[in-house]
Amino acid sequence: MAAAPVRHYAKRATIFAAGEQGGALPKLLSGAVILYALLDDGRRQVLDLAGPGDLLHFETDGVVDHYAEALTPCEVARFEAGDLLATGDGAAFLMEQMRDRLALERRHLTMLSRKGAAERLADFVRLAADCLGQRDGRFELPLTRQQIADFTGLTLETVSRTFAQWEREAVLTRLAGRTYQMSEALAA
Amino acid sequence: MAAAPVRHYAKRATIFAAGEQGGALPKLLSGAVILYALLDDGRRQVLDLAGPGDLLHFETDGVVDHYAEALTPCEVARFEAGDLLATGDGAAFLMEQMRDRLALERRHLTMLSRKGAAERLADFVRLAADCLGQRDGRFELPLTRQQIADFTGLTLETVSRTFAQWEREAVLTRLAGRTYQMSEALAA
DNA sequence: CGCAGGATTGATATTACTCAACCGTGGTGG
DNA sequence: CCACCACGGTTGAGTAATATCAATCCTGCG
Repeated sequence: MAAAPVRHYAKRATIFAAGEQGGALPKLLSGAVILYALLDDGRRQVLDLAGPGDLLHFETDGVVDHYAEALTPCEVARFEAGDLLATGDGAAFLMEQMRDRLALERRHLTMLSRKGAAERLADFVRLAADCLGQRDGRFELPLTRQQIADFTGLTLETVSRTFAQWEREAVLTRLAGRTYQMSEALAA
Repeated sequence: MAAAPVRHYAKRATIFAAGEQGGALPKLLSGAVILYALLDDGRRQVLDLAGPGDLLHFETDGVVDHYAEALTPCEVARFEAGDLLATGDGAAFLMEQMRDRLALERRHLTMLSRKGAAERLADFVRLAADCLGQRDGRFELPLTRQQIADFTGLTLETVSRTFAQWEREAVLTRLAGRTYQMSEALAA
């Protein structure tokens, strides 16, 4: 892949905002990013989480329609879409990225359609663990309760209560800070 | 675009099923299609609606992970992904298709995160009207209540009740069969 | 004309939302 | 170094909404 300028972002920094011109495609090299949209009614809808290797949007010509914020310190490189599409390899890479993203959105979608709060959050935990990287069911969750609520379509109180119950039942254990260990039951 | 064999499907026919090999990409030439996944718990999650011009999946090498069923009689042409990626125009077309699909999934996602049933269904009606084609707020809805429920994450009873209330309030009018007219209020 | 699948409607139970108070912790300034 | 403050998180009580269960009604089609 062609050399590309690398930018660093601090935790909580905005990587790009809705309304900005697309152009070069931002690829996340390290760190974790949250993608969200601001709704007309003021609500914040989390669209996706991104981990190392993910492209953060696919707008070559148009205007980006969502926000990207660093959950952890991040490195981002920008690639010209033209360069990518020019080579067979680049085009294939781009297509694979979009296909993966689409699959992830569908997983998110399926999660949102689950009726119960517990089921929804279980799906979310698995999804987040996959996105943000896990080892043996141990993973970091650099999201606030509100962000989790905006991801799952629940309220922060319901998120809090469900997590509390899981800790009581030892389905989920907080090891330290924001690092959690999920049990076999959840990993399924 | 290269010539491609065209297949016809009757209403309710399965165009492809999850588990089939991807390969040539199916493009819908006419008609309407519903894309859905079967969940482990037996539930059916509607992922998307597709109208003329849409590609029904993007699996070139792997295995398709969802089902496509004809809502109306359909014509489908299959295009070799290799041929598309080989030309700049083809690759650009493919990318635009995927970007559009992604945007649609995100709209769906946003809809699912709305709390109230009425808001969700209002979003759905607008989305369906856009996908399936509308003129002056008049559109066809070739979906059963159950399919609408599977799309919106509600129960078919709630869908039925909400539609009934809208008809009482003249927010939505059934002109004939499955043709509806939405009022200004909904179109917003 | 009769049948079958979808749709409607009603009564009730369950669930998550809302409102509100309180707790803990990390960070900052005296 | 400690005290305080602010923000995120927790917990509780009551309410509103939708899911559930169940009976009945259409409607298109054979």
